[in-house]
Amino acid sequence: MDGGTAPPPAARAGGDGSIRGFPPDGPDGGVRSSMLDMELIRKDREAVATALAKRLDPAEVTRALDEIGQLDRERRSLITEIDAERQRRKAEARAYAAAKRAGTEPEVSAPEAGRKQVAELESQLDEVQSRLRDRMSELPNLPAEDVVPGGKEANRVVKVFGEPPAIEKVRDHVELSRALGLVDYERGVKLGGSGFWIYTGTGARLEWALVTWFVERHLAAGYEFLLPPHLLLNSAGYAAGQFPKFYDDVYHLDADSAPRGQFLLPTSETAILGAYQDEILETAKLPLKAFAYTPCYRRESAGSHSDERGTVRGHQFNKVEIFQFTLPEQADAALEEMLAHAEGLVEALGLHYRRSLLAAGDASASMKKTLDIEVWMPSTGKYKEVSSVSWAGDYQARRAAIRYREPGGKQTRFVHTLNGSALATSRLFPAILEQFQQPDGSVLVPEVLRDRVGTDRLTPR
RNA sequence: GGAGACUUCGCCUAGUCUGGUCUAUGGCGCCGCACUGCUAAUGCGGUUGGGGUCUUAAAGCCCCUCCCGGGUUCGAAUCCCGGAGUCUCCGCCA
Repeated sequence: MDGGTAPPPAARAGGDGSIRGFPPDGPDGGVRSSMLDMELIRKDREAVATALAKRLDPAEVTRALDEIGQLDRERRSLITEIDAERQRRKAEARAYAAAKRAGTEPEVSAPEAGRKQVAELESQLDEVQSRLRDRMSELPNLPAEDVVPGGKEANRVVKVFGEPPAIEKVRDHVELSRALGLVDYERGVKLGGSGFWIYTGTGARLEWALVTWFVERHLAAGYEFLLPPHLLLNSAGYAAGQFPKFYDDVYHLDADSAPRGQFLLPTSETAILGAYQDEILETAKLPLKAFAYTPCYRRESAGSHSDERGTVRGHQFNKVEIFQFTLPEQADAALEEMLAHAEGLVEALGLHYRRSLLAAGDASASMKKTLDIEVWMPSTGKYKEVSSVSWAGDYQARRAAIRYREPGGKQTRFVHTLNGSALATSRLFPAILEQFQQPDGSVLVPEVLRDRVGTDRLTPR
């Protein structure tokens, strides 16, 4: 693993700045070439520019779109030239065969030159396409209409559930988990280094209770259960929109152990989406609902915040992810359903939380719209994200080439994808400890988990 | 890790030895039409995916696509080289 130390730029690749293993199938002017709809950029550049300006500096948007427009024109003109030359050579080969059959002496005009010319044009095209793809893949998704520009400060709280519990003397989750013997931070560091911990004893049971209870609830809601590989090919990272931007935020295998480029998944969203790469989904089966449990591996920048102690931000945490592939017109309803489903979990646990609609700059670049579910942490007086539910529109589907066939028609279209954590336990676990702590130092176990944890109350041992 | 077989348009499959009417065969599925109280069955037709071009749009036309990349050739699903994957057998290891 080359991810443990400072990010060596050379590790990005084969030395030329490209990333190992991508694109998976060589140069491609086809279905994968666009992340945003090139057609839309050509036809309604203004709309694209306006939407992008919510996330990027307008001058930068203009520059990027100018360059993309130019590359797009070059690309198409090269294709026209190449096609014409190929057509000429194909006709010649057919004439040759016909002449031979007729017994006449076939004629060929400068085969070497023709081949060379096509090869030359093709290498120009490769060059243009790879530049176009680079520029395109740097563009974020177009934010939805109701998503406002700006960063964190522009996020809007749109819903609040419950209220902060009245606790006389608040103890924080690190103190509580230590006192109750739930997490062994020191031995975790001894094993994995800084940023790792071990759930121990009842703590492990509580953690596992959360995961298995989530699984049960998702099954009941009609999601298909997936346990995917944790090590994924780089192409899957591209499809999900994590690469190239977040390439350095995940752990990579070195070139010896993984010549094609593999990384440890930072979220199982990447795996669920990647599982359906290049497929045309059966329209009747949409929306296709799936969920996956995996640990999530993230490098996270070094350094610590007082409100991110304990399990709140580590290099490995457990998360169950729900995901839907839908028809475009099903996306709104799916987003609502997923939000309600994720929030239903937090509510059943009895935790106070709020829902925020993220501003364009604070949401993940692949998403049109993101809503965070944030749970109350009494020790810091802040809300911490336990779930992020997002609608990607067709952005991820384009990158991953996941389509459906228009009913009755022959055309294929890109599906919409939505994903949401349901939930990340590493934030939920501390919230449970803090919100349900009792004056005597014990912690009440949420009712829905009691059977699985084997007790109603966590007490110092 | 070793040896062999294999990878064709959603799925199955013909074609590969012997390069050219392969501009890819047939079946299943799917779509449309016909017939029939309904369904089923039957008949006829359509159905790889992508890019370019033209167009209000559709149709049309052109190019690419027989696992991927390269080579030979006037011409490659077919021949050669490299890679990926699947299966069978052997070895090794939880």
